[in-house]
Amino acid sequence: MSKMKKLENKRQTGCPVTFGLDTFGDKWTLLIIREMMLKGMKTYSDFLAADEGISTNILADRLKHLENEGVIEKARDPENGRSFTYSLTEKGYDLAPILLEIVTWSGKHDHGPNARTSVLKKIQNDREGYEEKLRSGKPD
Amino acid sequence: MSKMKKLENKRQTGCPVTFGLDTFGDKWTLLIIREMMLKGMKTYSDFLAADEGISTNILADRLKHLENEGVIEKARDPENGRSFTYSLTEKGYDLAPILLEIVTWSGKHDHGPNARTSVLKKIQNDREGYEEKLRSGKPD
DNA sequence: AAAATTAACTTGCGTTTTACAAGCTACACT
DNA sequence: AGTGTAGCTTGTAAAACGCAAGTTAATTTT
Repeated sequence: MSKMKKLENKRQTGCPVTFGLDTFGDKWTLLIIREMMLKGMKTYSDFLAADEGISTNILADRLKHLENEGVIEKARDPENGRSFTYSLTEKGYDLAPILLEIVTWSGKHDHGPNARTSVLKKIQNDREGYEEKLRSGKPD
Repeated sequence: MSKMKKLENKRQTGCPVTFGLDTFGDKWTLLIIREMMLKGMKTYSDFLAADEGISTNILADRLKHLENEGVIEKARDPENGRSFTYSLTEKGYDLAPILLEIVTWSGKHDHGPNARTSVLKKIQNDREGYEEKLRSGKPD
């Protein structure tokens, strides 16, 4: 009775922006999506090892949330009996345009010295092709 | 010394997704942007009156953050001496594609009874024209 | 000119969420 | 049987949030 607040918290205002944010409008959530969509990461420990250092309880919570929302799916890892794989559903892959627009925005506005542009270049070079490649599950 | 954590918290990983989320990756932040960009709202009390019911201290904090990030600008209201207007900078208007992709995503995936589609229709009807209209500052 | 009103916050405080560390459990390999 | 690995759960202190009330400055009303 203590957890699972997110789901009950769904603000049913009918606003599409609110609807989206209630699903993925959380820093960690979109970073998990990034790991999966752009970097092809699949396992719990993959996500834990991400640059930003998400804490383990938050990760567990967000994965559960995304699964409940139908954005990702959990399955046993066929190649490693003690592991699970998380993968994006169609609903999850449909977030690609949002992610790519964020990358584009940052490409324009991040003037820091270590801003990375590899994904941006792929978008600029062949956006449709890149998005298809993402949906294929093999970003690189 | 108690506030202003957000700014110091900027995770300089160089990742564009992280960069974006550190600027606007917060539920309330994007809702404020929505009020400004899609609804033409301009004042503190406008934002306070938004459907979702943001609390006043959080609103003040987010406005300050967005101003510091150069996404919005604050100015005296020429029509009301005791009011201020907040408006989007170019950096702020550049968030339009992200917002529109969120609306598009929700349009596809929100099957609730009171999902609103007015903005979605405008996007589907004439996306470029609509985006220009948003940038003009007069969404309706 | 004084009093009331409005707009934009700020402050205090109890509750919730987060971060960090440690512990636990199921499976697998040896 | 013992050790290691993957995926969590639990405990707890710190941070963020939500709500109500208070403050300040610029009108408007009386």
